[in-house]
Amino acid sequence: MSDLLDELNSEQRAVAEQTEGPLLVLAGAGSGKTRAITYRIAHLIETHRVAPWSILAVTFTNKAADQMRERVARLLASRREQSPESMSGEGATPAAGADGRAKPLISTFHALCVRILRREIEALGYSRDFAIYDEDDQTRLLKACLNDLGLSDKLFTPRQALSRISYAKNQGISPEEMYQTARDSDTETLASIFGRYRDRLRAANALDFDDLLLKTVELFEKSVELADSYSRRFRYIHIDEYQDTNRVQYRLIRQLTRTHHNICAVGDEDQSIYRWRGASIENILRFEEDFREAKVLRLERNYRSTQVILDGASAVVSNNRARKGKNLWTERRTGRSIGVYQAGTAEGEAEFVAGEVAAALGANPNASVGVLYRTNAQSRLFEEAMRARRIQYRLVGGFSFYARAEIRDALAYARLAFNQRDTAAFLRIINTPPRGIGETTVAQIQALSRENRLTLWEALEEMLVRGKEGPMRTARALASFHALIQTLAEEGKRLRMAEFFRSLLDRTGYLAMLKDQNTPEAEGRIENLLELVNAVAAAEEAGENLTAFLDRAALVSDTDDYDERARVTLMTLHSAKGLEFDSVFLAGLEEGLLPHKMSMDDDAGLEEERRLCYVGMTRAKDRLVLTASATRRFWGEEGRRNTHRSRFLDEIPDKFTERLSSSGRVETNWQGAFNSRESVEQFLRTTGFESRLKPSRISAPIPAGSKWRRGNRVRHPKYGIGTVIACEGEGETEKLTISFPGYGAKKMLPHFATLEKA
DNA sequence: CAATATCGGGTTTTT
DNA sequence: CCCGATATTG
Repeated sequence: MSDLLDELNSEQRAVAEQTEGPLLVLAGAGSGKTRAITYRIAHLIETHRVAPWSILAVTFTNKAADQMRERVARLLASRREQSPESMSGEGATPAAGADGRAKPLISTFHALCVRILRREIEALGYSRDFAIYDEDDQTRLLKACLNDLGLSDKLFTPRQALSRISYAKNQGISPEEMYQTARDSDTETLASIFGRYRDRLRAANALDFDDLLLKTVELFEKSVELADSYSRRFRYIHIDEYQDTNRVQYRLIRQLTRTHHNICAVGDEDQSIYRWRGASIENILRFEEDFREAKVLRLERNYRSTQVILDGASAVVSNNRARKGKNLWTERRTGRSIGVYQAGTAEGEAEFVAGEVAAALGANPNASVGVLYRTNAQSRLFEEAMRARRIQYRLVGGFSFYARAEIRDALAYARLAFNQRDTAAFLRIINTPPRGIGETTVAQIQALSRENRLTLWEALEEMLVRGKEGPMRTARALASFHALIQTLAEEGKRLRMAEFFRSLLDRTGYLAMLKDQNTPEAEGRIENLLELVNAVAAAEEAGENLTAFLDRAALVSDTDDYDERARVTLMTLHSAKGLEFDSVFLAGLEEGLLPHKMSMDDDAGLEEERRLCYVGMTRAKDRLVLTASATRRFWGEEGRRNTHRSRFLDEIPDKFTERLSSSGRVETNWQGAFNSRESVEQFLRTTGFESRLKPSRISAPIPAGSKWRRGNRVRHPKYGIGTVIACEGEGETEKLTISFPGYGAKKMLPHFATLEKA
């Protein structure tokens, strides 16, 4: 049988072979670090005969974990095929997994902690059926805390407070510590909000994202024996993206490696982009002090990008001081220069990118393209430009499936059935669908729970006992709600999961409510709910129980359902980490946007912005284009503001770049026409005039001359078939008034709405 | 109590 | 521009 490690380069091979003791791998972008780790794991199992279950690999995203898991499985499977005789005892292995084999544990930090806590959390006084609060639950709870303390949300918006609390938690700071070290009264107030928030979380038997890590660390601190038993179980530990670990994660790593020092930390200080979430680049810079016997290996050969892309990216990031420094190289000596395009308007920038994307896909329909930007708000213009050109794209970010209201409602019912202390779930669905339990009644329940230290559920039961105090119909509504949840709780134990969810949607009247609404939106929601039932059925088949399913639903993020097959992907720079594309368009290289104005004031913040830029640039395999706009409109305000080109653009030596002009890519006449309009606008601006040009007919990427007339029958994806009753405007601003039976008249822009002739 | 109309404020990045 | 929070009405 061939040697497994022959498939690695010498640097990667050294990583795989260094199996004992602490190892820090400084892996540049595109240097095959995942490859090195997966081979290392396979090597441990195959050559060193290490039991798979004693191997742990921790990543930050579910996607990275899935990917690594799959690659390890594939690697091991292909090796077995090569030597079938060595596997004659197949199926008889005692600790066999579902497919007949034990597997290494490859998981995110959060999922690992949930796993541990579901077994052990009782030692901290929580019950094992604790709820996991996501951002939405957290915000609601925080608002309630502000209310409790009689604070308006003027001083801190719930979001602000939450982000500061989260930061503190990730630093391992308690409310008491925050109060004691507070230097101003605002921070003192915040500390009291923090304290109240913590107490209410605990009363709800709930953990937020940060708690998942924090409580695990607390647990291990409380019982060293327990920590050691986990440490002994996980004899070989791998940490991916080590540069993004925060202090709490760091403590957890120390606890897990207490009985051995077999830690393989892989990271790249140049790709540390989560400082704002408490990630501390120090962890990677200090590794050798933390683990004295540490070996340090570097992966500097890049397999992804062309040399000129690497040179440009390196030129930018080399302006940072806080780094170990490295020299990325590739054998891909030839390649196009980095394109730089300066548009007059943000719309023009998006148009240009869409045009280039179309050209790239025209040359190679299978090319992958990433359109990357700093803030989610930038996505809209790119979406519109893509749609106008009929380019299929996939948007990462925004609302994920599990964040949709109807899905969260359904999950809240399941959560409440499962754990009646779950306050967030309780409040979410107590009157959804409307069942006659309004604000006043809910406030009464809350008051009762506060006064008597009851959970909301217990307070509800108390109200039922007292019965007649309130109006009769309220009492009946409460009783029927109570009975509903009890039925669901009972069914949750008895029924198969998919059945349970189907029954839940039915019994709660949720589906009926949506059906009654009889709107296209409601139909979409119904479809989503059916999709949820499918997901539940799939989970059931995979052997997941209800808790495991709810845990997973709580921990999935938008980036996770990113689909490799989509040719064009729109996403933020943060979401793009770990991905690669044949062509990358990095947009909005303007001061205030990249670097972002919120973090360009101090050096540390600015360096992180620079790393963000670096991450974006190094996603590109063949083609990298950086774009900026001379003006930009903020929050839909009337006028446009002038911008300044990003300092990062100036950090790239000219020899690596080529200036792109729109004329260089003209394929059809109207594109040229569009650009000439843009240049007129720019001229007017420089001479001090606001452009009065209406978006011209020729500028519209959709062929000019309206295809819509009064009386046309049209089909809309949401509203179905309708009749055009009025037309106004032309080109991009053409507006139709369409009457849809059942929905009345709607005004819409055919430029954006997907309308077909029916 | 629920459904509709109006107003004001808000965007950095996310497990 | 889009969202939620508030006021008003049925």
